[in-house]
Amino acid sequence: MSTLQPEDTATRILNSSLELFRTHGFDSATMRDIAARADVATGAAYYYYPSKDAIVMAMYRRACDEMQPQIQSALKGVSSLEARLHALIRVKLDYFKPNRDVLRALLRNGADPKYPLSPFSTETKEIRDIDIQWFARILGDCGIRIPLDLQPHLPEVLWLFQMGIIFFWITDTSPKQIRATRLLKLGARLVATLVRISSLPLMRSVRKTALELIEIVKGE
Amino acid sequence: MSTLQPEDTATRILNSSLELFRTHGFDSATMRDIAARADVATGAAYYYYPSKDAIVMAMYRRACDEMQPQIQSALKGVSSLEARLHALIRVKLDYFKPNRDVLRALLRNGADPKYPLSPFSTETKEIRDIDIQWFARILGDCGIRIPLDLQPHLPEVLWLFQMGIIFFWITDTSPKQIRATRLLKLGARLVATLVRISSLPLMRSVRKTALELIEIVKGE
DNA sequence: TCCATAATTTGAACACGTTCAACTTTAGGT
DNA sequence: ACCTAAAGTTGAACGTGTTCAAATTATGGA
Repeated sequence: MSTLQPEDTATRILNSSLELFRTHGFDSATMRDIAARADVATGAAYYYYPSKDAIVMAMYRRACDEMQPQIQSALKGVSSLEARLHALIRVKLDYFKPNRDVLRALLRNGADPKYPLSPFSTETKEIRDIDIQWFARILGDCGIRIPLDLQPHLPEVLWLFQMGIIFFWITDTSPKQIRATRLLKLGARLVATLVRISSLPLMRSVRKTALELIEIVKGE
Repeated sequence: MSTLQPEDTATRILNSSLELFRTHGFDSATMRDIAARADVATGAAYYYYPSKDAIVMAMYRRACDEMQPQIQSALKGVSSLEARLHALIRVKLDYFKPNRDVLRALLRNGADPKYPLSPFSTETKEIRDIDIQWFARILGDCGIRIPLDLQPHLPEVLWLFQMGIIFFWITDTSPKQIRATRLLKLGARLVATLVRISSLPLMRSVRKTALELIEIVKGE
């Protein structure tokens, strides 16, 4: 009862954008092309999306929604921290595989929180929080004792790790992104190891320093 | 025998750019403004610089040159790894203080090596190598025994650390960038500590994993 | 001195994202 | 049926970075 109905204009614009971004890349797909493909005038796109970036944002939101069940099932039956980290991030890479260029647009302005599309902006906070929740869940039942002082920060740190992997992935030109894949595998292992040894008495001093550093980065 | 001579066109364009970037910001300073201020037609700027970004690149190169002696003297009489790291990076932050906006333009496209202005691009390799040399020097005579396997990679890792600090600094909105300053101080301490403990037998496994990870990132 | 070639300079024109005043269609009350 | 206000749609126009054919100005050999 939906595919037969004509899509509403907003959705049509979003879909034609996605199509053109995929086939011609983000930069080559002009707003005029997008509007034309959606059978509307150029200005109409701006009635629904205040900017080209806003279209990307809408895609990002949709992506987040669509990935939730995929993440859920990817984590089913996986128990170690390393494996769960790997599975969680793998879902995202796989999801965005046909759309690396759109993701590139998303990360255009790097980490500048003042740029709305940045993964650190207030505009993307909602999505970011959903993401971070997953890392919290992963940590909660992985069987590793997390030092109490690290506990409130670790989910965000893992999220940051994920962003690093994704950054690397979108710019990875090796065949089938094999380098990014290997980085993810190793990175997950390293992170799991670090989390494990972080509660060692010998690590106390390093951990305290790292903790303080985290607090500075997060801003009081 | 230079300030009395009329600057050549290229330099005049570069200087008027710097001036306008400083006073109005990178985005608000249009190529038309820049050309007008340099008393040439719009197109002339493109005869000397193939793009607006190329102007930033030229500034970056100039900045690198001008900072060399400043770094040299900043390191004089400083011996511990922590203090030297701190001093080296501090020089750069101080140098760019009046020009944070220009740096922001430089890091616009984040870490994408395909974007010429990226600190990871082939176009900036020369500058990057000079930078990395300093980190190698710092490591060489800091009195800490560096594990042999880490030795060839550590300068680049420290350089990466520096880039992280700079990234944070350009987006830091706290008064006088106090947060970035604290981050630098703590980060330098943490890095120095990690380097020191990296040769501990207990750390062998973690170090090997980290090493492999570094090799993946650097690309065989 | 004069010419030819190269180096430099010009400004109109292009494509892009974006804005906006005007126009058309829809919704709902009478 | 009619009217009005809101919603939706239009396309020309703006400011931007950039391109380029044409015009102008050096340069150096005869």
